[in-house]
Amino acid sequence: MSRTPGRVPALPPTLADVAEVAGVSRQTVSNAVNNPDLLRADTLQRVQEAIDSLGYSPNRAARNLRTRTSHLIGLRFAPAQEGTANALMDRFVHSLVETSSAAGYHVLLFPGDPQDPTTGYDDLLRSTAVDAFVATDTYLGNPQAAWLESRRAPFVAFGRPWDNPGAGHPWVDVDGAAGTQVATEHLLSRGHERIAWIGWRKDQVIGEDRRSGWTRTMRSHGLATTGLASRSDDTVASGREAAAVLLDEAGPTGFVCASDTLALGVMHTLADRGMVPGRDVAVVGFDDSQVAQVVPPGLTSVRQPLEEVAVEIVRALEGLLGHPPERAEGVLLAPELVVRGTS
Amino acid sequence: MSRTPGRVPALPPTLADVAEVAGVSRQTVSNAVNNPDLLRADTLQRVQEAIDSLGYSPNRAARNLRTRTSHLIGLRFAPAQEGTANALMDRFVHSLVETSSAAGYHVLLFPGDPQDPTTGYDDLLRSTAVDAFVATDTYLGNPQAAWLESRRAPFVAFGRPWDNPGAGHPWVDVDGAAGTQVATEHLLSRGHERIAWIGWRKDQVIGEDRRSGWTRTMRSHGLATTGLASRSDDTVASGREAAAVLLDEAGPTGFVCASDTLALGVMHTLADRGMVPGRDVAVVGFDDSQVAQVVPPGLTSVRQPLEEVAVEIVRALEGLLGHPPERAEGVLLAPELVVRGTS
DNA sequence: ATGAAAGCGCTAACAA
DNA sequence: TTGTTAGCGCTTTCAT
Repeated sequence: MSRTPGRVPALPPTLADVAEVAGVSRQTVSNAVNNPDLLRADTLQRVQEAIDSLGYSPNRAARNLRTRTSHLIGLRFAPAQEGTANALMDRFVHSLVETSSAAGYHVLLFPGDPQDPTTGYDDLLRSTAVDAFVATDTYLGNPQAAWLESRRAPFVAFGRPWDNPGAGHPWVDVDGAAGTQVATEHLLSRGHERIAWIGWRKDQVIGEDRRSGWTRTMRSHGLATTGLASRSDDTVASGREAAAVLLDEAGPTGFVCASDTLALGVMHTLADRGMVPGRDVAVVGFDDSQVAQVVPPGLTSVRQPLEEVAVEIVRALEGLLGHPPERAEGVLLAPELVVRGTS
Repeated sequence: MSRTPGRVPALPPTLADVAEVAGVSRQTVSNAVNNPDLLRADTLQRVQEAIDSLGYSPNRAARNLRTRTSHLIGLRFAPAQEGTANALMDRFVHSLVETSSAAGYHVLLFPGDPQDPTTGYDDLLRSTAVDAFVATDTYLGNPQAAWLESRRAPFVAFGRPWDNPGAGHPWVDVDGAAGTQVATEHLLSRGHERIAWIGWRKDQVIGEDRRSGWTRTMRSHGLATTGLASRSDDTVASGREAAAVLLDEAGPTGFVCASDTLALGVMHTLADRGMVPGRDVAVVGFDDSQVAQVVPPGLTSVRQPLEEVAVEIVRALEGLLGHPPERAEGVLLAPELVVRGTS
């Protein structure tokens, strides 16, 4: 007897149920699922029919317990900052879900205390709830990566280990400087020469990286950058103020910004002054957020190839979790410019 | 002997390891974790110390296998439509992650084929990978809810069962008509009388619901709606066209829109004509997306209380998964208007 | 208040 | 190629 029949709610069928129906041992059913090559064709078919007729799927918990894996990838899900244009996470998470699903993994979301970036990881790790993590926001001073390494936790970072170039973990990142370089060259090709930069405060490595793309492009074209750069918080209000000051003091005809949020700030200032973006002054943002796509007249922006990022991350993850584990190299991807009405 | 020491990588400590250190049986350790009241104070403390010193966390897979639960909530994660302003999902998912985590659940994301809304559910269900689902996009004709009910899958819907008011599953939704009513009343109080509506095509129940809030408010103020309404796809381009036609043919001084995306379309048309939103014509959107928050001069919009939605959903979920299960009533929450520069 | 025994459903290792 | 045995780490049941 396999299970009391007719009981409600019926328990899902098990390996043993399938084995009984197919007239084979449980191990043979297991092999049919995991190593079908081992079975004789006719046996496989018989087992397969039993599986289908019962609607059998292996119980995850049992499999996880036995194999010491969960096929779950942990991702700390911090909220998008309200009032910024930065909805990268949404696009990235979707790509990651798609890609990892194709590789047999699901994504487990857990909350993180914004104050303590390591919150949540420890418990999932110790309870072996996930096989690995994808760590985002691995900017300078963020202890996540170092902490995970110290715990020997398998993880791939979305973001370079800025403060530790020789870090032992795999990472995938987007080349911000290359992005702002393309953006700056785009404005140059449109005839602009006085191109201003609005970026973040100096302690933001990512911002400095993006800024360097602007700087080097201007220099390589023999153009001065003095007085054309501004640093501020990543808010619309800050971008707005910075743009006003730059327009008054340096009279730029184009702006390259470290984020769409800042670019929106520029557009606010232009609106304040009755200027039309794309006609009077060019504006380029960074991230190709939804805002860039819908704001009139369309914000030209540097788009991160998040789909590729997800693919590379999952590739690295598969290496890490393979037998034997293989540590992937860091991968740096190039963003591309999406040209719209503001330039 | 509990475990070969010094082996790399070390396996996480188990109940047995803790028991050995604390000098008690495994069962007592289990009780210390799950039913601390059963232990004598000094025993509990000894066990607790052993747990802390070893850094023990119960193995999830083992616990899941034994208890037939996973403490995982499945959420189908479809991507935000590119080119629309609609990034509700991001905010909602975050709220859900926070809230369900507080209740001891994690959120498992799985991809869904946009063509077949039931993809993914079946496998997770049969493999007992999740305890329950949160189903979104349960609009008319979406077979998710009916399918899940037929499978006796525990789930809570974010969205009313429009086509089946007596549906047996718990749901949480936001009162769209109340939202557009507040939006319309707001414009009325600002002195507008010719207030246009731009919504979705007629087969979108949610759109019809939102429209009804505008209709009834106009009527209750003795104002005509004829010629002031337009239906279109939920894209910026459609909203833009609809606004142009309405401005030409009906000369409204204010627009209430079924989405921020459509409202952005209106703003495009205003920009095309050199009109200033908020000064020449008022615009109100729906969803309070990031776009609404950052676009100049700030888009007045109806904000869905997603944090509350998440709280109610988790509450219903806990009922569903409790012993005995309790089926929660449907919950309808009121949105609020966020007033910005466009009105 | 604590312990012993059994078993959740699966797969690794080995035997036939 | 298929079957048998053992055990992953935990909790439920029952005994002490």
